[in-house]
Amino acid sequence: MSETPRRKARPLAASAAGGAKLGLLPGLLGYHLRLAQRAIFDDFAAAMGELDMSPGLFGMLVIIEANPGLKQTELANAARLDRSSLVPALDKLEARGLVARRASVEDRRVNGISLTAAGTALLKKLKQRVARHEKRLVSNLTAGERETLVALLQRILPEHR
Amino acid sequence: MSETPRRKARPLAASAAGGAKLGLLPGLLGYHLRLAQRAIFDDFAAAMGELDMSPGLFGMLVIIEANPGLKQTELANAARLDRSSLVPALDKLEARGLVARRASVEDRRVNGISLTAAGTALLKKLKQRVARHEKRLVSNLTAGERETLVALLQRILPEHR
DNA sequence: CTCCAATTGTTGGATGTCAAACAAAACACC
DNA sequence: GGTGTTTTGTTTGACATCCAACAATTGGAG
Repeated sequence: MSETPRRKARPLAASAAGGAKLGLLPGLLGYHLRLAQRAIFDDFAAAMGELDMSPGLFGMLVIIEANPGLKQTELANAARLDRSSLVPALDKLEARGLVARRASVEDRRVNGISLTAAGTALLKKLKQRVARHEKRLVSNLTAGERETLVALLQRILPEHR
Repeated sequence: MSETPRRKARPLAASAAGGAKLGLLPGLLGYHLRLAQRAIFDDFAAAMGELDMSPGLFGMLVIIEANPGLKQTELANAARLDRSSLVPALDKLEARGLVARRASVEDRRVNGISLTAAGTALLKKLKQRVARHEKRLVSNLTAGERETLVALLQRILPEHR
């Protein structure tokens, strides 16, 4: 009665890694997290298709829309990016005509960031595709399971967030 | 009775992002996954301390130990890295004297990868620290919750893994 | 046997991220 | 009111990762 639960006795530590043994890696939370995030990232890119958008840039657009006029440092904090990492990302969005850096008049150091009309329009399309992507992501999960997953994720190292 | 469950009515979409609104981002699984992975990565690096080790390199050491002599392409597949990405990583491990590229005699294209004595010794220390790190990670979770978390992660886009 | 195709490790170019250093601007304080 | 400190956006340098292309080697078809 005290046997191990044997749920099929699969190789257990080889999986899709090409036959090589993975040792203790499958026992680490970070390992599974990394695989899941990679899978999500790939599916996101595929879902955006010819609209050519990454999760990070999409997140920036969403934050800008929700906080029009915020400055670069605030946007970087909200997007969990370094101030310096934001620069090339914003450059790209600006080059595509999706966002505008508007120099502040009260503080000439500050750029106020906002969506252009084209940015707002594209974001609307992107949101539809993201919704489909998200739906596919959780298609194997019930609503309760999805909620549980998010709740558990938030309870990992909560002091760091 | 069909009211929404109101579990405290917090701001819900501001959290630690510096006061900026996050729009629909907190409704996306990938968003929470990215935050959790970042937190884990940071804690991992801190846990390794002066031993100067990343999750990726640690994973490589573990795989090499479990599959001594495997070739670079196989190692890359197991570590979910591109063949070319493996090269600088292996260079670093080799420069630190932790692994050895041994040219095969049957097939002169192939390098057999294995741990050196120093690599084996360091890996032993690393494993202890990783164990502590992992323990801290899940300190807010019961064993069942941890298992549930891993199971749910594996059910996201399972066809991609 | 010869020649074409596949495999292996590597290089080079692109991207995304961070940390450190910097100039310009604003602020603080005496 | 002048001087030192802080803030802001940027530049630079360092990595890690991907993809495409490459030379060396092996294997296969005829």
